Order: sequence, then C-alpha cells, then structure tokens
Amino acid sequence: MKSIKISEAVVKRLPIYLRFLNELAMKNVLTVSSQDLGQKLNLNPAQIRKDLAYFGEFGKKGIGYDVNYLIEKIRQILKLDRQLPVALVGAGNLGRALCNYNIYLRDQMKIVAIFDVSADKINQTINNMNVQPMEHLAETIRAMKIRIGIITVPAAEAQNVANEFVKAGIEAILNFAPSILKVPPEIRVHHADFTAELQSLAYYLADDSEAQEEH
Amino acid sequence: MKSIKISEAVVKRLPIYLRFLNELAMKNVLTVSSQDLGQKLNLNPAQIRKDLAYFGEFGKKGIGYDVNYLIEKIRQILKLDRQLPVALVGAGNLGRALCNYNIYLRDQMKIVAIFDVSADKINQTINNMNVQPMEHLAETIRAMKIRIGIITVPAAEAQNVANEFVKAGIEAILNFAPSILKVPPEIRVHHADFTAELQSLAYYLADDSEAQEEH
DNA sequence: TAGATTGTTAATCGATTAACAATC
DNA sequence: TAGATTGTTAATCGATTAACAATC
Repeated sequence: MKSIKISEAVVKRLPIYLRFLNELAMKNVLTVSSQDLGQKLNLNPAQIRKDLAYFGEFGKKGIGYDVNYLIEKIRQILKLDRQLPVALVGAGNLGRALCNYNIYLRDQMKIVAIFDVSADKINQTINNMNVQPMEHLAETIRAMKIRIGIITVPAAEAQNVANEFVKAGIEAILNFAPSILKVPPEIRVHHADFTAELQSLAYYLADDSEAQEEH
Repeated sequence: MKSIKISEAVVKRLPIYLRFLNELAMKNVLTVSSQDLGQKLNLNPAQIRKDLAYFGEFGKKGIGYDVNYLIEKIRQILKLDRQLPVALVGAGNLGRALCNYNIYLRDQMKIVAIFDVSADKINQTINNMNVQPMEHLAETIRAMKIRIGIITVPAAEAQNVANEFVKAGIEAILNFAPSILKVPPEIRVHHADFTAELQSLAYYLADDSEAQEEH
C-alpha cells in the first residue's frame, strides 16, 4: 500500500494542525487555506500542503480545506479514530498531574490504569482510578488492550519500567524520566524531557556580566 | 566574536550530553570518547564531535574527552554556570508537580516564584514557596532578576500570561499549554507539548482491525 | 471569466555522516 | 612506535521552500 516513508517531522506537525483545526471547528469556521494555517502556526504554507499531500488529496483548489473533513482525516492518520487506552507508571506528582489532564486528551486516548511500586501509593485513588501494584501490570495491560505506556518514575527506575512494558506487549512509550531507554527497535519511544528543554532555553539568554570568557 | 550560527538541533543535544557526562562523573569515570557517548545516547560519534567542535577543542586526540572538563564547558555554553531563577505561572496539578521537581534542576536553575490568578490558590505553599497573585508578577520578576518563565495555565490563558511575562522583561519561556504563543522575536519560546507527543506516538502503532480504509 | 488555492516538481537549504590527516 | 581518537573537510542525505500548472 503506502510505501513512502513519512518523516518524523511531518508526523509531529499533524497534532498541531489537528489542534488548531479543532479550534476553528468550535468557532464554526468551515474552510481554511494553507495560507491561514501557516500564518497562525508560524509555518510555511507550502510545507503544510506537502505534509497533508503525503496522505491524500484533502483540499479543493481555489477553496482550501474543509475543516471538519480535514479533522476527520488527520484523526484517522494518527489513529485517534479508535479507542487508545494508556497505562501510566509512577504515581508521583507528575504522574498524578498527567492523570488529571485526561480531560485534555480526547475520549479515545485516555489514561485508564496507573501503577506504582511504593506501598503508600498503591490503592490511592487518582481521577477515579486505583493505583495498582506493578505485579498487576502485564495482566491489566492485556485485559484492557493497552498499547501505549507513560513512564513518570525517577530516572534510575525508568529502564526497568520500560522492560516491564515491553514484556507486557506495549507498542509505544512516552518517557518523562530524564534517561535514554534501550528497547527493541519495533517499540516506539518519545521523550518528554522538560529539564533538557529548560536547559537548552538558557542557551538563548542574552549574555550577561557573568558570561565566562577564556583568559 | 563567535559569529557562526549554531543550529537548534545542536543546542538541544547539549543537555543530553551533559546529563550523561554527569552520570559518568558520579561513577568516577575520567575520560570518554565520542564513540562511547554515541553508543549510550544512540547518536553518531561524528555528530557528537562536530557538535562539541562548534564551541572549542575540548578533546584530546587519541584519548577522548575529560569528563569533568567537558561538563564544565557545556555548563558554560548553556549558561548553566550562573544563577538562573525561574518563575512559574499556573499552580494547578502540573505546575505543582514541576515546582516539586526543583530537585532535578541543578541549584543554579530553580523555580523561585509561583503565580496564579485564582483566589483559592494564592498563598498556598508549594515546596516552601507562597503562590503569589498575578499583580505581583512584574515586581517579583524584576526584584529576583528572573529571566525564564514557565507557563502551566490552560490554553485559553497562555497568551495572556506570555504577554505579562514579556512586559515584565522575561527573556525565555517554556510553554506547557497546548497553544501557539505570539511573542516578540527576541523572546525565545520552547514548547513542552505532551498531548502532541502522545498523539504523534499513536501514529506509529501497528495497524489493527479498526484501521480505516477508503471505500 | 478572474481570482484563489491546491498538489507537486524542482531548487534550495541545512543537517548528518563518512573519511582522513593530525596527533596524543 | 602502534593504536586510538580527535577536529574538520567533503559527501550524502533529507527537509524546507519556491514556483507553477491544474482547477475550483
């Protein structure tokens, strides 16, 4: 079928398009041009057209894109048109925050199971879910057909959790721990690394009086 | 002075190098080659050498890089060798989680002030800091010489917060809200967008029986 | 019809990787 | 000295942007 390899850069932009299109739909905007999209998202219109054209001819020449149709198509491409239950390991501050963010994910993609090692976390209730012990991980993942896992444990434990996820048949992992995971090549791992994000932000600060020069 | 433009991709890798070098230093490893680094970080050794060479000659031919010296140098490059106090707006679940993560940032970069609009959040204590009303933002930022701001408010309010930050003289923003911020070009904005991260992750799931085909 | 905008090819730009002389 | 590894140039690869025929 489609044999063209889609680059990661393209895939990462699709959720951005989707989000803005949803905003337009809520305002009852019916069509949008690549020009408009590019303006709002700080992207080149040609890039947006090219990105979308990888997956089909979604627009109308002279008109632009039908907002609702494009939403439907991008949701299909991203596989957001089906149930995608998510498991989370690590019921610390960050883990709890993400569970409470469920509201921001659409109904289809939702954290449905939470795990932790520590006895005092287990059986806590977070957003109507009971925190389960790690021993239940594989069983729950299979029973609930969970395919995506989130890791919010300390860096030192992240690899262990990843191993458990892989053993349990998870296909994709979002890792919030500041550590590089080693997983089989068929498992997809994305990093949400906000300490790295903050540190790279510091690079762009204007030089101040404390700037170090060789001497 | 240095007039070569360093690409964003290079800057984003520096914190990754730094983190692993710190791990090595804790294990009392004295030198490391680009080969070793590449292996552990899943990067091409030539890329690592080239990245570092933009900033100076930090290695020794035939030997590799002195771990502690390279840590020092990268910290200088990223401006992590000085005090970098950070302000956070939005004392919800995520904001609170980040404030408690202060431990993961090094002493130099630390969240030192928290703000929120809602009356029931103000004067709450988070990690020994009092949540302040937005009216104090500009004053506190100037008094504490804060240059970096974190936004953890709902998407609809993010732009307003960014505007306040800019007015108060913030130089760089890390935005956790799922929204595109419009700021003057001299302000650096990074996004920590985990819903987009999760959604793009779904793309890489294997096709299942529910996959939609045109018909 | 005239104006607008797509889909797509070609041109450009930038980032990654390979290769190797220099040298510890 | 021989082996290892850097810094750097050249080659490759991939992503972005420009341009334009097709067409609504």
